[in-house]
Amino acid sequence: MSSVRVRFAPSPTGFFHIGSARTALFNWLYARHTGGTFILRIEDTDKERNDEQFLNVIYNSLIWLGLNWDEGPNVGGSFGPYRQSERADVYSDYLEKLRLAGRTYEKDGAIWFKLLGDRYEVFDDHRKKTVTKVKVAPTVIEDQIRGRVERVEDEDFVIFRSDGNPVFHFVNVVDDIAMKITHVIRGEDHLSNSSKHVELFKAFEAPVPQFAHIPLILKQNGPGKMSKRDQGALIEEYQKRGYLPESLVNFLSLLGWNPGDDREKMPIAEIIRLFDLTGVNQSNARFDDKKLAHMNMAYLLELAPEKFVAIARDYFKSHAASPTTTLALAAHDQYFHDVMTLAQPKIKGLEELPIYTAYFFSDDFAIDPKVREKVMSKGDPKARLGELFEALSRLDFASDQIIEDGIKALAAEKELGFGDYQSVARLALSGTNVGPSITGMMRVLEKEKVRTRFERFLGTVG
RNA sequence: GUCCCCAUCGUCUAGCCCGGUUAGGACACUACCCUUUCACGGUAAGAACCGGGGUUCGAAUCCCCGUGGGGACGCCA
Repeated sequence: MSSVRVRFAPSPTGFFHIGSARTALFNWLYARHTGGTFILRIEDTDKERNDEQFLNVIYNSLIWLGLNWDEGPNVGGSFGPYRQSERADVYSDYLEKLRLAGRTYEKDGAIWFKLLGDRYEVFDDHRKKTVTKVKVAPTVIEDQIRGRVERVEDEDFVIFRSDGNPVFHFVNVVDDIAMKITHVIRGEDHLSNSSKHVELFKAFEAPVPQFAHIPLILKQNGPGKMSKRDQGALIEEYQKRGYLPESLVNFLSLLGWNPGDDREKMPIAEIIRLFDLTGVNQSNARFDDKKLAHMNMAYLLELAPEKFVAIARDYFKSHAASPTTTLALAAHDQYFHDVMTLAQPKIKGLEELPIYTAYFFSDDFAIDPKVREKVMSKGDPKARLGELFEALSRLDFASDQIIEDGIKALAAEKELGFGDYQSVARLALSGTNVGPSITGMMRVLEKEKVRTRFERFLGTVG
Protein backbone atom coordinates (compact mmCIF):
# COMPACT_ATOMS: atom_id res chain seq x y z
CA MET A 1 0.00 0.00 0.00
CA SER A 2 1.41 3.39 -0.97
CA SER A 3 1.44 6.44 1.25
CA VAL A 4 -1.09 8.24 -0.89
CA ARG A 5 -4.12 9.23 1.14
CA VAL A 6 -6.97 11.05 -0.56
CA ARG A 7 -10.38 11.99 0.70
CA PHE A 8 -13.77 12.80 -0.67
CA ALA A 9 -15.42 15.22 1.71
CA PRO A 10 -19.03 15.92 0.86
CA SER A 11 -21.45 17.73 3.07
CA PRO A 12 -24.94 16.29 3.39
CA THR A 13 -26.79 19.46 2.48
CA GLY A 14 -28.49 18.28 -0.66
CA PHE A 15 -28.69 15.53 -3.18
CA PHE A 16 -25.61 13.94 -4.63
CA HIS A 17 -24.89 15.37 -8.02
CA ILE A 18 -22.75 14.72 -11.06
CA GLY A 19 -20.01 17.14 -10.05
CA SER A 20 -19.59 15.58 -6.63
CA ALA A 21 -19.61 12.12 -8.14
CA ARG A 22 -16.86 13.10 -10.55
CA THR A 23 -14.75 14.55 -7.71
CA ALA A 24 -15.30 11.37 -5.72
CA LEU A 25 -14.41 9.30 -8.78
CA PHE A 26 -11.14 11.14 -9.46
CA ASN A 27 -10.09 10.75 -5.83
CA TRP A 28 -11.03 7.09 -5.88
CA LEU A 29 -9.25 6.50 -9.18
CA TYR A 30 -6.12 8.18 -7.91
CA ALA A 31 -6.17 6.07 -4.76
CA ARG A 32 -6.71 2.87 -6.71
CA HIS A 33 -4.11 3.81 -9.30
CA THR A 34 -1.46 4.52 -6.71
CA GLY A 35 -2.46 1.78 -4.31
CA GLY A 36 -3.29 4.46 -1.77
CA THR A 37 -6.19 4.98 0.60
CA PHE A 38 -9.54 6.48 -0.29
CA ILE A 39 -11.22 8.15 2.65
CA LEU A 40 -14.80 9.31 2.97
CA ARG A 41 -15.20 12.19 5.34
CA ILE A 42 -18.54 13.80 6.05
CA GLU A 43 -18.33 17.55 6.47
CA ASP A 44 -21.42 18.18 8.51
CA THR A 45 -20.44 21.14 10.64
CA ASP A 46 -23.40 23.24 9.56
CA LYS A 47 -26.15 21.78 11.69
CA GLU A 48 -28.73 24.07 10.16
CA ARG A 49 -28.37 22.65 6.71
CA ASN A 50 -27.47 19.04 7.34
CA ASP A 51 -29.93 16.26 7.04
CA GLU A 52 -29.53 12.57 7.81
CA GLN A 53 -31.42 11.52 4.71
CA PHE A 54 -28.80 13.18 2.52
CA LEU A 55 -26.16 11.09 4.25
CA ASN A 56 -27.75 7.92 2.97
CA VAL A 57 -28.02 9.42 -0.48
CA ILE A 58 -24.25 9.94 -0.44
CA TYR A 59 -23.51 6.42 0.80
CA ASN A 60 -25.93 4.79 -1.62
CA SER A 61 -24.72 6.75 -4.60
CA LEU A 62 -21.07 5.98 -3.90
CA ILE A 63 -21.84 2.30 -3.41
CA TRP A 64 -23.94 2.20 -6.55
CA LEU A 65 -21.11 3.74 -8.53
CA GLY A 66 -18.70 1.23 -7.05
CA LEU A 67 -16.60 3.86 -5.29
CA ASN A 68 -15.84 1.95 -2.12
CA TRP A 69 -14.03 3.78 0.65
CA ASP A 70 -11.20 2.34 2.70
CA GLU A 71 -11.77 4.55 5.70
CA GLY A 72 -14.88 6.40 6.71
CA PRO A 73 -18.38 6.00 8.05
CA ASN A 74 -19.59 2.39 8.29
CA VAL A 75 -16.13 0.96 7.59
CA GLY A 76 -14.06 2.68 10.27
CA GLY A 77 -10.32 3.30 10.13
CA SER A 78 -7.64 4.49 12.51
CA PHE A 79 -8.16 8.21 11.92
CA GLY A 80 -11.84 8.40 12.85
CA PRO A 81 -14.40 9.44 13.60
CA TYR A 82 -15.07 10.40 10.01
CA ARG A 83 -18.01 12.67 10.58
CA GLN A 84 -16.95 16.14 11.52
CA SER A 85 -19.92 16.54 13.82
CA GLU A 86 -18.22 13.91 16.00
CA ARG A 87 -14.78 15.49 16.01
CA ALA A 88 -15.30 18.44 18.37
CA ASP A 89 -12.40 17.34 20.60
CA VAL A 90 -9.98 17.28 17.71
CA TYR A 91 -11.02 20.76 16.71
CA SER A 92 -10.62 22.24 20.16
CA ASP A 93 -7.16 20.69 20.41
CA TYR A 94 -6.14 22.25 17.14
CA LEU A 95 -7.74 25.56 18.06
CA GLU A 96 -5.62 25.52 21.19
CA LYS A 97 -2.47 25.14 19.09
CA LEU A 98 -3.43 28.18 17.08
CA ARG A 99 -4.28 30.13 20.21
CA LEU A 100 -0.93 29.27 21.76
CA ALA A 101 0.78 30.42 18.61
CA GLY A 102 -1.05 33.72 18.91
CA ARG A 103 -2.92 33.29 15.69
CA THR A 104 -6.47 33.73 16.93
CA TYR A 105 -8.64 36.45 18.40
CA GLU A 106 -12.26 36.85 19.29
CA LYS A 107 -14.62 39.31 17.68
CA ASP A 108 -18.41 39.44 17.75
CA GLY A 109 -18.46 36.15 19.61
CA ALA A 110 -16.63 34.34 16.83
CA ILE A 111 -13.03 33.17 16.71
CA TRP A 112 -10.95 34.57 13.87
CA PHE A 113 -7.74 33.42 12.29
CA LYS A 114 -5.15 36.16 12.46
CA LEU A 115 -2.99 36.85 9.43
CA LEU A 116 0.52 38.20 9.98
CA GLY A 117 1.21 41.77 8.82
CA ASP A 118 0.23 45.41 9.13
CA ARG A 119 -3.45 46.24 9.08
CA TYR A 120 -5.25 48.95 7.13
CA GLU A 121 -8.85 49.86 6.37
CA VAL A 122 -10.34 49.96 2.92
CA PHE A 123 -13.83 50.28 1.48
CA ASP A 124 -14.97 47.17 -0.41
CA ASP A 125 -17.21 48.04 -3.36
CA HIS A 126 -18.63 44.59 -3.69
CA ARG A 127 -19.55 44.09 -0.08
CA LYS A 128 -20.39 47.78 0.41
CA LYS A 129 -18.52 48.12 3.66
CA THR A 130 -15.19 49.02 5.13
CA VAL A 131 -12.98 46.01 5.75
CA THR A 132 -9.68 45.47 7.50
CA LYS A 133 -6.95 44.17 5.26
CA VAL A 134 -3.50 42.89 6.07
CA LYS A 135 -0.35 43.63 4.17
CA VAL A 136 0.83 40.16 3.17
CA ALA A 137 2.93 38.47 0.57
CA PRO A 138 0.95 36.40 -1.91
CA THR A 139 0.21 32.84 -0.90
CA VAL A 140 1.63 30.30 -3.30
CA ILE A 141 -0.42 27.26 -4.24
CA GLU A 142 1.46 24.56 -6.05
CA ASP A 143 -1.24 22.78 -7.99
CA GLN A 144 -0.76 19.48 -9.82
CA ILE A 145 -3.12 20.58 -12.54
CA ARG A 146 -2.88 24.39 -12.59
CA GLY A 147 0.78 24.77 -11.85
CA ARG A 148 1.92 27.55 -9.55
CA VAL A 149 -0.94 29.84 -8.54
CA GLU A 150 -0.51 32.96 -6.45
CA ARG A 151 -3.28 34.58 -4.49
CA VAL A 152 -3.29 37.38 -1.99
CA GLU A 153 -5.11 36.28 1.12
CA ASP A 154 -5.30 39.53 3.01
CA GLU A 155 -8.26 39.34 5.38
CA ASP A 156 -8.63 37.52 8.65
CA PHE A 157 -11.40 34.99 8.55
CA VAL A 158 -13.70 33.23 10.99
CA ILE A 159 -12.70 29.73 12.08
CA PHE A 160 -15.27 29.23 14.85
CA ARG A 161 -18.75 30.62 14.58
CA SER A 162 -20.35 32.48 17.45
CA ASP A 163 -22.50 29.40 18.01
CA GLY A 164 -19.31 27.53 18.88
CA ASN A 165 -19.08 25.42 15.73
CA PRO A 166 -15.96 25.43 13.60
CA VAL A 167 -16.25 26.46 9.95
CA PHE A 168 -15.28 24.63 6.80
CA HIS A 169 -11.85 26.18 6.23
CA PHE A 170 -10.74 25.18 9.70
CA VAL A 171 -12.13 21.66 9.90
CA ASN A 172 -11.11 20.90 6.36
CA VAL A 173 -7.48 21.73 7.04
CA VAL A 174 -7.41 20.22 10.51
CA ASP A 175 -8.80 16.94 9.27
CA ASP A 176 -6.49 16.87 6.31
CA ILE A 177 -3.63 17.18 8.79
CA ALA A 178 -5.10 14.75 11.32
CA MET A 179 -5.98 12.20 8.67
CA LYS A 180 -2.61 12.57 6.98
CA ILE A 181 -4.11 13.49 3.63
CA THR A 182 -1.41 13.67 0.98
CA HIS A 183 -3.40 14.85 -2.04
CA VAL A 184 -6.35 17.20 -2.09
CA ILE A 185 -8.29 16.56 -5.28
CA ARG A 186 -11.33 18.81 -5.51
CA GLY A 187 -13.26 21.09 -7.82
CA GLU A 188 -11.77 24.29 -9.15
CA ASP A 189 -14.34 26.27 -7.24
CA HIS A 190 -12.12 25.60 -4.24
CA LEU A 191 -9.01 27.06 -5.81
CA SER A 192 -9.65 30.46 -4.29
CA ASN A 193 -10.15 28.86 -0.88
CA SER A 194 -6.78 27.23 -1.11
CA SER A 195 -4.89 30.32 -0.05
CA LYS A 196 -6.80 30.32 3.23
CA HIS A 197 -6.05 26.65 3.62
CA VAL A 198 -2.37 27.01 2.86
CA GLU A 199 -2.08 29.78 5.47
CA LEU A 200 -3.73 27.49 8.00
CA PHE A 201 -1.40 24.62 7.16
CA LYS A 202 1.52 26.98 7.66
CA ALA A 203 0.13 28.24 10.95
CA PHE A 204 -0.13 24.64 12.16
CA GLU A 205 3.39 24.04 10.86
CA ALA A 206 1.99 21.07 9.02
CA PRO A 207 3.10 19.91 5.58
CA VAL A 208 0.89 21.26 2.82
CA PRO A 209 -0.69 18.45 0.80
CA GLN A 210 -0.47 18.30 -2.97
CA PHE A 211 -3.37 20.17 -4.47
CA ALA A 212 -5.14 19.16 -7.66
CA HIS A 213 -8.01 21.38 -8.65
CA ILE A 214 -10.04 19.67 -11.31
CA PRO A 215 -12.15 21.51 -13.87
CA LEU A 216 -15.84 22.02 -13.26
CA ILE A 217 -18.75 20.43 -15.05
CA LEU A 218 -20.93 23.03 -16.73
CA LYS A 219 -24.65 22.62 -17.28
CA GLN A 220 -25.47 21.48 -20.76
CA ASN A 221 -27.72 24.41 -21.54
CA GLY A 222 -27.22 27.95 -20.39
CA PRO A 223 -24.45 29.55 -18.38
CA GLY A 224 -22.75 28.39 -15.23
CA LYS A 225 -21.67 25.24 -13.52
CA MET A 226 -23.96 22.34 -13.03
CA SER A 227 -25.92 22.47 -9.82
CA LYS A 228 -28.30 20.21 -7.98
CA ARG A 229 -31.29 21.77 -9.60
CA ASP A 230 -30.21 21.20 -13.19
CA GLN A 231 -31.75 18.61 -15.45
CA GLY A 232 -29.82 15.39 -15.23
CA ALA A 233 -27.69 16.56 -12.33
CA LEU A 234 -28.56 13.95 -9.74
CA ILE A 235 -26.89 10.56 -9.51
CA GLU A 236 -30.07 9.10 -8.06
CA GLU A 237 -31.85 9.98 -11.23
CA TYR A 238 -29.58 7.78 -13.35
CA GLN A 239 -30.00 4.99 -10.90
CA LYS A 240 -33.76 5.30 -11.21
CA ARG A 241 -33.61 5.49 -14.96
CA GLY A 242 -31.77 2.21 -15.14
CA TYR A 243 -28.41 3.48 -16.27
CA LEU A 244 -25.58 1.06 -15.70
CA PRO A 245 -23.24 2.48 -13.06
CA GLU A 246 -20.19 1.31 -14.99
CA SER A 247 -21.28 3.34 -18.01
CA LEU A 248 -21.81 6.44 -15.89
CA VAL A 249 -18.42 5.96 -14.27
CA ASN A 250 -16.78 5.50 -17.65
CA PHE A 251 -18.49 8.63 -18.97
CA LEU A 252 -17.63 10.67 -15.90
CA SER A 253 -14.00 9.62 -16.03
CA LEU A 254 -13.81 11.14 -19.49
CA LEU A 255 -15.14 14.49 -18.35
CA GLY A 256 -11.91 16.34 -17.73
CA TRP A 257 -9.59 13.42 -18.17
CA ASN A 258 -8.50 11.17 -21.03
CA PRO A 259 -6.00 8.38 -21.37
CA GLY A 260 -4.01 10.37 -23.93
CA ASP A 261 -5.35 8.55 -26.93
CA ASP A 262 -8.66 7.76 -28.62
CA ARG A 263 -9.89 5.16 -26.18
CA GLU A 264 -13.26 5.93 -24.65
CA LYS A 265 -15.07 2.80 -23.62
CA MET A 266 -12.82 1.10 -21.11
CA PRO A 267 -13.28 -1.38 -18.30
CA ILE A 268 -12.76 0.17 -14.88
CA ALA A 269 -9.53 -1.75 -14.34
CA GLU A 270 -8.14 -0.11 -17.45
CA ILE A 271 -9.24 3.35 -16.31
CA ILE A 272 -7.56 2.77 -12.97
CA ARG A 273 -4.39 1.65 -14.68
CA LEU A 274 -4.26 4.70 -16.95
CA PHE A 275 -5.59 7.38 -14.63
CA ASP A 276 -3.23 10.03 -13.43
CA LEU A 277 -3.38 13.65 -12.37
CA THR A 278 -1.20 14.64 -15.32
CA GLY A 279 -3.94 13.52 -17.70
CA VAL A 280 -6.51 15.86 -16.17
CA ASN A 281 -7.54 18.86 -18.26
CA GLN A 282 -7.57 22.44 -17.15
CA SER A 283 -10.73 23.59 -18.86
CA ASN A 284 -14.31 23.10 -17.76
CA ALA A 285 -16.44 20.54 -19.52
CA ARG A 286 -20.03 20.78 -20.59
CA PHE A 287 -22.20 17.85 -19.65
CA ASP A 288 -23.63 15.98 -22.64
CA ASP A 289 -26.44 13.56 -21.86
CA LYS A 290 -26.52 12.21 -25.43
CA LYS A 291 -22.99 10.95 -25.15
CA LEU A 292 -23.76 9.41 -21.79
CA ALA A 293 -26.82 7.69 -23.26
CA HIS A 294 -24.68 6.32 -26.06
CA MET A 295 -22.10 5.03 -23.63
CA ASN A 296 -24.84 3.36 -21.62
CA MET A 297 -26.24 1.68 -24.72
CA ALA A 298 -22.83 0.30 -25.57
CA TYR A 299 -22.58 -1.23 -22.11
CA LEU A 300 -26.12 -2.60 -22.30
CA LEU A 301 -25.42 -4.19 -25.65
CA GLU A 302 -22.50 -6.22 -24.46
CA LEU A 303 -24.14 -7.50 -21.30
CA ALA A 304 -24.57 -11.29 -21.09
CA PRO A 305 -28.28 -12.07 -21.71
CA GLU A 306 -28.79 -13.53 -18.24
CA LYS A 307 -27.33 -10.43 -16.67
CA PHE A 308 -29.45 -8.19 -18.86
CA VAL A 309 -32.61 -10.04 -17.92
CA ALA A 310 -31.76 -9.73 -14.23
CA ILE A 311 -31.15 -6.00 -14.58
CA ALA A 312 -34.33 -5.62 -16.59
CA ARG A 313 -36.27 -7.39 -13.88
CA ASP A 314 -34.82 -5.08 -11.23
CA TYR A 315 -35.78 -2.14 -13.36
CA PHE A 316 -39.35 -3.36 -13.74
CA LYS A 317 -39.55 -4.05 -10.04
CA SER A 318 -38.48 -0.54 -9.13
CA HIS A 319 -41.07 0.82 -11.53
CA ALA A 320 -43.80 -1.59 -10.55
CA ALA A 321 -46.30 1.20 -10.09
CA SER A 322 -47.13 1.35 -13.78
CA PRO A 323 -49.64 -1.08 -15.32
CA THR A 324 -47.22 -2.20 -18.05
CA THR A 325 -44.50 -3.19 -15.61
CA THR A 326 -46.97 -4.91 -13.31
CA LEU A 327 -48.16 -7.15 -16.12
CA ALA A 328 -44.61 -7.90 -17.19
CA LEU A 329 -43.65 -8.92 -13.67
CA ALA A 330 -46.66 -11.19 -13.48
CA ALA A 331 -45.50 -13.14 -16.52
CA HIS A 332 -43.69 -16.45 -16.29
CA ASP A 333 -39.95 -16.18 -15.77
CA GLN A 334 -39.14 -17.91 -19.03
CA TYR A 335 -41.51 -15.67 -20.96
CA PHE A 336 -40.10 -12.54 -19.35
CA HIS A 337 -36.63 -13.80 -20.15
CA ASP A 338 -37.51 -14.46 -23.79
CA VAL A 339 -39.07 -11.04 -24.26
CA MET A 340 -36.15 -9.22 -22.68
CA THR A 341 -33.49 -11.01 -24.66
CA LEU A 342 -35.44 -10.11 -27.77
CA ALA A 343 -35.35 -6.45 -26.72
CA GLN A 344 -31.77 -6.25 -25.51
CA PRO A 345 -30.04 -5.64 -28.84
CA LYS A 346 -32.68 -3.12 -29.85
CA ILE A 347 -33.08 -0.62 -27.09
CA LYS A 348 -30.94 2.36 -26.17
CA GLY A 349 -31.76 2.29 -22.50
CA LEU A 350 -33.69 0.37 -19.87
CA GLU A 351 -36.24 3.18 -19.73
CA GLU A 352 -37.55 2.16 -23.12
CA LEU A 353 -38.21 -1.38 -22.00
CA PRO A 354 -41.73 -1.17 -20.53
CA ILE A 355 -43.21 0.50 -23.56
CA TYR A 356 -41.05 -1.37 -26.01
CA THR A 357 -42.24 -4.71 -24.68
CA ALA A 358 -45.75 -3.79 -23.48
CA TYR A 359 -47.65 -5.70 -26.19
CA PHE A 360 -45.93 -8.91 -25.15
CA PHE A 361 -47.63 -8.73 -21.80
CA SER A 362 -51.02 -7.42 -22.77
CA ASP A 363 -53.42 -7.88 -25.65
CA ASP A 364 -54.75 -4.46 -24.90
CA PHE A 365 -52.39 -2.32 -26.97
CA ALA A 366 -53.15 0.60 -29.24
CA ILE A 367 -52.65 0.54 -32.98
CA ASP A 368 -50.56 3.50 -34.07
CA PRO A 369 -52.81 5.25 -36.59
CA LYS A 370 -49.91 6.68 -38.58
CA VAL A 371 -48.25 3.32 -38.92
CA ARG A 372 -51.55 1.73 -39.77
CA GLU A 373 -52.11 4.29 -42.49
CA LYS A 374 -48.68 3.66 -43.90
CA VAL A 375 -48.82 -0.11 -43.79
CA MET A 376 -52.35 -0.43 -45.11
CA SER A 377 -51.84 1.97 -48.01
CA LYS A 378 -49.65 -0.16 -50.19
CA GLY A 379 -50.38 -3.53 -51.75
CA ASP A 380 -53.08 -5.65 -50.23
CA PRO A 381 -51.98 -6.15 -46.65
CA LYS A 382 -55.33 -7.57 -45.60
CA ALA A 383 -54.96 -10.37 -48.11
CA ARG A 384 -51.38 -10.94 -46.99
CA LEU A 385 -52.42 -11.26 -43.38
CA GLY A 386 -55.21 -13.60 -44.41
CA GLU A 387 -52.72 -15.79 -46.25
CA LEU A 388 -50.39 -15.77 -43.29
CA PHE A 389 -53.24 -16.63 -40.95
CA GLU A 390 -54.12 -19.48 -43.27
CA ALA A 391 -50.54 -20.72 -43.27
CA LEU A 392 -50.26 -20.48 -39.51
CA SER A 393 -51.37 -24.02 -38.83
CA ARG A 394 -48.59 -25.28 -41.05
CA LEU A 395 -45.95 -23.01 -39.42
CA ASP A 396 -43.69 -24.49 -36.82
CA PHE A 397 -42.83 -21.98 -34.07
CA ALA A 398 -39.86 -23.91 -32.76
CA SER A 399 -37.26 -21.36 -33.86
CA ASP A 400 -36.90 -18.05 -35.64
CA GLN A 401 -35.31 -19.81 -38.55
CA ILE A 402 -38.21 -22.19 -39.08
CA ILE A 403 -40.71 -19.34 -38.91
CA GLU A 404 -38.62 -17.35 -41.34
CA ASP A 405 -38.43 -20.28 -43.74
CA GLY A 406 -42.17 -20.76 -43.50
CA ILE A 407 -42.95 -17.13 -44.30
CA LYS A 408 -40.41 -17.11 -47.09
CA ALA A 409 -41.97 -20.23 -48.59
CA LEU A 410 -45.35 -18.56 -48.47
CA ALA A 411 -43.95 -15.41 -50.08
CA ALA A 412 -42.27 -17.43 -52.81
CA GLU A 413 -45.47 -19.27 -53.50
CA LYS A 414 -47.33 -16.00 -53.94
CA GLU A 415 -44.38 -14.46 -55.79
CA LEU A 416 -44.03 -11.80 -53.11
CA GLY A 417 -41.37 -10.65 -50.66
CA PHE A 418 -40.88 -11.30 -46.99
CA GLY A 419 -41.57 -7.65 -46.28
CA ASP A 420 -45.09 -7.89 -47.71
CA TYR A 421 -46.00 -10.14 -44.81
CA GLN A 422 -43.69 -8.69 -42.20
CA SER A 423 -45.12 -5.19 -41.99
CA VAL A 424 -48.78 -6.12 -41.65
CA ALA A 425 -48.07 -9.01 -39.32
CA ARG A 426 -46.09 -6.65 -37.10
CA LEU A 427 -48.92 -4.16 -37.11
CA ALA A 428 -51.43 -6.82 -36.10
CA LEU A 429 -49.15 -8.23 -33.45
CA SER A 430 -47.77 -5.07 -31.88
CA GLY A 431 -49.67 -2.10 -33.26
CA THR A 432 -46.49 -0.40 -34.35
CA ASN A 433 -43.58 -0.60 -36.77
CA VAL A 434 -40.89 -0.56 -34.13
CA GLY A 435 -39.69 -3.72 -32.49
CA PRO A 436 -37.65 -6.87 -32.63
CA SER A 437 -37.58 -9.22 -35.60
CA ILE A 438 -41.03 -10.47 -36.61
CA THR A 439 -39.87 -14.04 -36.38
CA GLY A 440 -38.61 -13.66 -32.86
CA MET A 441 -41.77 -11.83 -31.97
CA MET A 442 -43.94 -14.68 -33.26
CA ARG A 443 -41.84 -17.34 -31.61
CA VAL A 444 -42.07 -15.70 -28.20
CA LEU A 445 -45.74 -14.76 -28.51
CA GLU A 446 -46.50 -18.34 -29.56
CA LYS A 447 -48.94 -19.58 -32.13
CA GLU A 448 -52.16 -19.17 -30.19
CA LYS A 449 -51.61 -15.53 -29.41
CA VAL A 450 -50.47 -14.81 -32.92
CA ARG A 451 -53.61 -16.42 -34.22
CA THR A 452 -55.98 -14.44 -32.03
CA ARG A 453 -54.24 -11.15 -32.76
CA PHE A 454 -54.34 -11.80 -36.47
CA GLU A 455 -57.98 -12.68 -36.21
CA ARG A 456 -58.81 -9.60 -34.22
CA PHE A 457 -56.95 -7.36 -36.60
CA LEU A 458 -58.66 -8.92 -39.58
CA GLY A 459 -61.96 -8.23 -37.86
CA THR A 460 -61.19 -4.57 -37.33
CA VAL A 461 -60.32 -3.97 -40.98
CA GLY A 462 -63.59 -5.59 -42.01
C1' G B 1 -16.11 45.86 -8.69
C1' U B 2 -11.57 42.88 -7.00
C1' C B 3 -8.85 38.42 -7.35
C1' C B 4 -8.03 33.55 -9.51
C1' C B 5 -8.59 29.80 -13.46
C1' C B 6 -9.50 28.61 -18.53
C1' A B 7 -9.85 29.02 -24.23
C1' U B 8 -9.12 23.30 -30.80
C1' C B 9 -15.47 21.07 -34.70
C1' G B 10 -22.45 22.30 -31.82
C1' U B 11 -20.45 18.92 -27.44
C1' C B 12 -16.35 15.75 -25.07
C1' U B 13 -11.44 15.80 -26.62
C1' A B 14 -6.09 14.31 -29.18
C1' G B 15 -2.20 17.41 -30.78
C1' C B 16 0.60 22.18 -27.15
C1' C B 17 5.35 20.86 -22.58
C1' C B 18 9.94 19.60 -26.86
C1' G B 19 7.04 25.10 -33.11
C1' G B 20 6.94 22.02 -39.45
C1' U B 21 0.02 17.27 -38.98
C1' U B 22 -4.29 16.73 -45.34
C1' A B 23 -5.39 19.45 -37.23
C1' G B 24 -7.06 12.97 -35.43
C1' G B 25 -11.08 10.37 -32.61
C1' A B 26 -15.99 10.11 -30.15
C1' C B 27 -21.20 12.04 -29.42
C1' A B 28 -24.81 14.69 -32.24
C1' C B 29 -26.37 15.93 -37.33
C1' U B 30 -26.70 14.47 -42.91
C1' A B 31 -26.33 10.86 -46.94
C1' C B 32 -25.55 6.01 -48.50
C1' C B 33 -24.81 0.63 -47.49
C1' C B 34 -26.54 -3.58 -44.62
C1' U B 35 -31.59 -5.15 -43.56
C1' U B 36 -37.57 -8.10 -42.13
C1' U B 37 -39.77 -2.83 -39.33
C1' C B 38 -36.92 -0.24 -35.72
C1' A B 39 -32.29 -0.27 -33.92
C1' C B 40 -27.05 -2.00 -33.98
C1' G B 41 -23.12 -1.99 -37.43
C1' G B 42 -20.33 -0.12 -41.86
C1' U B 43 -18.88 3.90 -45.32
C1' A B 44 -18.85 8.93 -46.57
C1' A B 45 -19.73 14.14 -45.89
C1' G B 46 -20.07 18.69 -43.34
C1' A B 47 -17.99 20.86 -38.89
C1' A B 48 -12.73 23.82 -35.00
C1' C B 49 -7.27 26.08 -33.67
C1' C B 50 -11.57 33.29 -30.09
C1' G B 51 -9.25 38.19 -32.03
C1' G B 52 -4.90 41.24 -32.48
C1' G B 53 0.09 41.91 -31.93
C1' G B 54 4.92 39.93 -31.35
C1' U B 55 9.22 35.93 -31.52
C1' U B 56 10.53 32.75 -35.80
C1' C B 57 12.26 30.79 -42.30
C1' G B 58 7.80 28.68 -40.13
C1' A B 59 2.90 29.38 -34.56
C1' A B 60 -2.96 25.49 -32.79
C1' U B 61 1.82 24.92 -30.26
C1' C B 62 6.15 30.12 -27.22
C1' C B 63 5.26 35.57 -25.26
C1' C B 64 2.01 40.00 -24.58
C1' C B 65 -2.68 42.52 -24.95
C1' G B 66 -7.78 42.24 -25.82
C1' U B 67 -12.26 39.46 -25.84
C1' G B 68 -15.08 35.52 -24.19
C1' G B 69 -16.30 31.64 -20.61
C1' G B 70 -15.91 29.87 -15.56
C1' G B 71 -14.99 30.32 -10.36
C1' A B 72 -14.33 32.87 -5.67
C1' C B 73 -15.17 37.13 -2.77
C1' G B 74 -20.45 34.28 4.12
C1' C B 75 -20.14 33.32 11.39
C1' C B 76 -22.28 27.81 3.66
C1' A B 77 -19.33 23.76 2.26
